[in-house]
Amino acid sequence: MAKTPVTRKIADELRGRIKRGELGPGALLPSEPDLADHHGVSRQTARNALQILEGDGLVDVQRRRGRTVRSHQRLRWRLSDFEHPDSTGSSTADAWDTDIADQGATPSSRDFDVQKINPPPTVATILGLTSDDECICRGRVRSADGRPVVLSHDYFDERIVRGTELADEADTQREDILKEAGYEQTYDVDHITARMPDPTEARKLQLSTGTPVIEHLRVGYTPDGKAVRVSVHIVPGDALTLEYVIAT
Amino acid sequence: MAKTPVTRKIADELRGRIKRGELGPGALLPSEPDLADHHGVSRQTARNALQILEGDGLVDVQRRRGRTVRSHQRLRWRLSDFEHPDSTGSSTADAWDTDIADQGATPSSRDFDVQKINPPPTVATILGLTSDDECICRGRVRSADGRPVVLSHDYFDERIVRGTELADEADTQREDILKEAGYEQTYDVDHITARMPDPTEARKLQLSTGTPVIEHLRVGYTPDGKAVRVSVHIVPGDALTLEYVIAT
DNA sequence: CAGTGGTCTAGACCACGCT
DNA sequence: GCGTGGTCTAGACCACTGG
Repeated sequence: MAKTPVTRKIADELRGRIKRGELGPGALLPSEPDLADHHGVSRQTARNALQILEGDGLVDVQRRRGRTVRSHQRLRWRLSDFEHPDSTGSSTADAWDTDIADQGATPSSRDFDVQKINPPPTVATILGLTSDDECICRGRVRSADGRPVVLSHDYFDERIVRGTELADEADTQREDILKEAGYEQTYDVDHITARMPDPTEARKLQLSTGTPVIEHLRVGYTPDGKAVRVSVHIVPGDALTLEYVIAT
Repeated sequence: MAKTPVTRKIADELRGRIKRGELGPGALLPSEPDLADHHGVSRQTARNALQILEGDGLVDVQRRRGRTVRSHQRLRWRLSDFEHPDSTGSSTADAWDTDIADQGATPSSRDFDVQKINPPPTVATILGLTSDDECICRGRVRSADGRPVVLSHDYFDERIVRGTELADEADTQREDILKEAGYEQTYDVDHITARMPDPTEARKLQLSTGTPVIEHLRVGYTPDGKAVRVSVHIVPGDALTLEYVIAT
């Protein structure tokens, strides 16, 4: 019956030792030659077994040291109740900062960037634009303890935010700019999916193999149901836990 | 400068053709020998390139046919506003069914199962139990169009639900059982992370390599902040989009 | 039944970074 | 320097399945 490949058997044995805690976070796995000798297989076979575990996100690879068991403690990111505090309260950016700081980590932000571009297909559909229209894209990378944990892009119809601070090439914390432009946001819809990162995302977020990302889309609507803002957040799956509080 | 491995170059070339739509969903990729010949490399190298794309969840493998470009259309799963309708409304299970049906898919459920077990560590911590306490675990697999899309487990403190329908080995649609037991749920907290599936999950959800899962934890609380219910949902990243509506 | 992917071997050379 | 992983080759046998 069990004609499972040797490579899988080796991988599963190691996986078991990791899950049972026999090999705790940070523990060193056998090297490729060691593993090969111990099981009487070629180095490639041992290597393939180890790479299965990499693909499953269970181990880190460090040159010269070998492979170690990955630890996964995640920071929390509150996405309801605290994301949009009342008018004069702290802004979104501040909320992020304080939320991360409350968890004992050091928040930072870099690569802030504002562009006028043609909207990507997904965004165009949501905002009711064509691929020839223009939109304002405000991007940034948010980090915790020096590690990038969110890749954010906010998209707006260029005709709506023209002349406002949102079209400026400068950061802003104010949340009521759209309202002043006559487009008050009254509710959001969040869309959450998981997928593997593309190479660009993997690089910007410093992801190792076997780490998926959460794609978090937040669409802001006016009272009459017009979408006026699309926020795209790419989050390493091993960095954050998204959190929603729901009254029932 | 560019000392990128041949294997990556080949993978990136194919990735580009996929992203540009040159190779649309369902399109057949070159076979391993073809790719090897065309690039003047060994079959293993061509194979490794193709497996990078598999790891990125971009292609499906079909025996004898070859590798095809994967298509990803996702169903929507509403997790707020509609998940907990008022008392006499439709139940959670029904809400799922109608929600999926509304999207033109056929919902089904199987492998319903009730067990009395020691709680897994995560659940034990949340419910305030030790690993020696007992809890009731109610599991099921939900499918759409025959494909499993949610692996669900509900956990309750055994002492709380003892004697209620929740401890019975039968399905139930009623939502107010906990309330009758004196533990009314008034709010939920959802925790969402992404990770690679373990082999058991991959099997039950029929996942191909390169498909991450969303781990969705919903914790139900009583008015005084006691956690009385933990729902764990494992969702293939390419099957569903979680959706939250948030009033601001 | 031909051609696909799945698996495995035995060997080679390289880049890198601790010791 | 030496052992780690990173890459690549040339060849082999197998299981499966669509044409």
